[in-house]
Amino acid sequence: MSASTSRRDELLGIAGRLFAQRGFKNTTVRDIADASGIQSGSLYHHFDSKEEMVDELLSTFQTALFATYDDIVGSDLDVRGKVDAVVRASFDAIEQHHDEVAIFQNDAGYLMQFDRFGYLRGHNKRFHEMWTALLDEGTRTGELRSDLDPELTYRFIRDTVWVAVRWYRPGRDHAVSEVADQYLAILFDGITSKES
Amino acid sequence: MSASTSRRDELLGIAGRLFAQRGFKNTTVRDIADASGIQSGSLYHHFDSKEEMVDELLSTFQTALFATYDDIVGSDLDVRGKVDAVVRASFDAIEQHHDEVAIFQNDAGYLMQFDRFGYLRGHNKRFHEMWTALLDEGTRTGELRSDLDPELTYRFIRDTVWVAVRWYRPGRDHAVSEVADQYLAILFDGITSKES
DNA sequence: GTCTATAGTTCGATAGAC
DNA sequence: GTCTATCGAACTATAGAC
Repeated sequence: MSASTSRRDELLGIAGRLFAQRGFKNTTVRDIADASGIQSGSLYHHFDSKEEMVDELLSTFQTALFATYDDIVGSDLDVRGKVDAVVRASFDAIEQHHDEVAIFQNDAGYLMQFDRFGYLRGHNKRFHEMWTALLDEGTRTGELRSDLDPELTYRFIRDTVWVAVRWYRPGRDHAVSEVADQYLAILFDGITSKES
Repeated sequence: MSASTSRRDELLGIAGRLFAQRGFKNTTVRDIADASGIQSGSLYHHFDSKEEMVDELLSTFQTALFATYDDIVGSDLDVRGKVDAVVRASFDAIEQHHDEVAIFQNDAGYLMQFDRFGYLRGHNKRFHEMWTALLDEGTRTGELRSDLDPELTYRFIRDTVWVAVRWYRPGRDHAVSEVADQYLAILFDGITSKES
């Protein structure tokens, strides 16, 4: 933590780590306080509720992520280049904002039932529209196969990329760029050997 | 429910549905009792604890699933045929035992920390060994690309197949065999169009 | 900014009647 | 096999001192 990191952000980071590891519902306010070296009541000097903590973590992260996506989709890359860039941006997010991605993957379904987290639905919709537009453009330009169901292909890509947060740990096994290389190799060309 | 279904199995099915929908920790014994039309105390005539319910659901399912896998791996199919069959068997499991698969996907990480669910670790290990042996055989026979990291390829296949339980609903959109067709098409050959 | 103390709620599980 | 009634523990959040 840098010297300029506020106490609030420091506590938020500790809470995020625990939410990611054990799930939001399964992490108690006392767990967060213990990990922070303070009493549970003291947390309420910084936050109104446990929900506010996870809300701030998710909304801050998602706002930044979609700005990155918008840049890529608005660029002059071809479809393959855009798919490549979006996938790599997603793996980068797993590396740099691991806790936030893990929380979204594990707890978004639970959180979305509350009004406070309605924006998660909106972000899912945007993400879906971005990908289906990209895949649709790819089949029109002839870069992508036209015999695949766009909806299933979207789910395939989405799941494959984000679920990696379950096992990827920064600084272990592979660099995140290597993981992205391999995933894109399979996604674009498959696992069978080609003799041409 | 058939007439021969025991009351215990009936309650187990109701509990499994709720565990799959809301998560194990987030489903209360009172939720299960309400959905069953009885009082929470009455559940303890059939089960010693909430943990026993999820234990029986997972262990019964996994035992059957691994018997199916063993048959496929022990067959005389070539590697591509075995990969095809294992993936299809997994999608069939998502269709026929949706709740059990969903519980495993969402809560296995939490449950594995308890001694009672240590067998989940053993099953994960067996699954990992089955897949890496299969992929290794495929690169030796020349059926599969040799430039991919076997460990990453394993994770790619595993995640892609099982995560479908998050969105697949039996009798909606696509038959499960169609989903398997599309997933295998991408897995084997990728999403780019090939001009030969 | 953190402490102590606790209110108010909900949880898993038990005991005994029917 | 289900009921009523309840225990003891754990939870989120609050109040007020320092």
